[in-house]
Amino acid sequence: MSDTVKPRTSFLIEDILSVKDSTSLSGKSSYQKMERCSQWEEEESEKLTEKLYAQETVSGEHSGSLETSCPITPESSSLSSTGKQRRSRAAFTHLQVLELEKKFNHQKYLSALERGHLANALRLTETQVKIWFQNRRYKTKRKQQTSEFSKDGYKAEGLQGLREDLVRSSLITSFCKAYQYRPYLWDYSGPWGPTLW
DNA sequence: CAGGTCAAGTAGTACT
DNA sequence: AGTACTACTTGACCTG
Repeated sequence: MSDTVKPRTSFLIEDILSVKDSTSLSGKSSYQKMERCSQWEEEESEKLTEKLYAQETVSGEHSGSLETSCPITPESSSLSSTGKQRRSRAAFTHLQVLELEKKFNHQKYLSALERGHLANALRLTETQVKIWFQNRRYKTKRKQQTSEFSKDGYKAEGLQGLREDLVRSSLITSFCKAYQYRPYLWDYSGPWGPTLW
């Protein structure tokens, strides 16, 4: 296998289109906007990283935060009452998801080498990273399809500006959604409070 | 308890 | 044949 991952042509075209569209705000000069958007996202994620490091260090609750809450090991999988092997669902840590999101923002596909490095850095298996990126791409595409579906509605109601804001805050939104189950980790009094969105 | 989200499972497909 | 992809499903887990 080569190090450069080449997705199937049909999907590549779809993804290029989806990337372009998901970041284009109104069709005009979409690439400039995309550039600005990713730059903004990069800055925001840097801040987010700092904040998360600070929080997780202070709380001590998530020491070794690069470890998933439920590591995939043969020993860790328990048996259900029916005797069947219970499926485990690893919950990635904030930092793991943040780094994955950052990487995903930068590139939608990873080479085997890049995947290995990322997996190592995040203390995940290459399979976990691969599955995460697969799911992430599918999620992005689905999201885009649903937004395409409601696009006409937005146009009709003159809510294009609102749409821009929604697109612009995609990184934070997706990250917050990923952690909706652990709201206690968010400091709502600080600059990262709800006022931001 | 219904409904949503997420990581992992599955089926089908394309590429080398 | 082996691998990675998409599209969809499953099962665990969380919130309101």
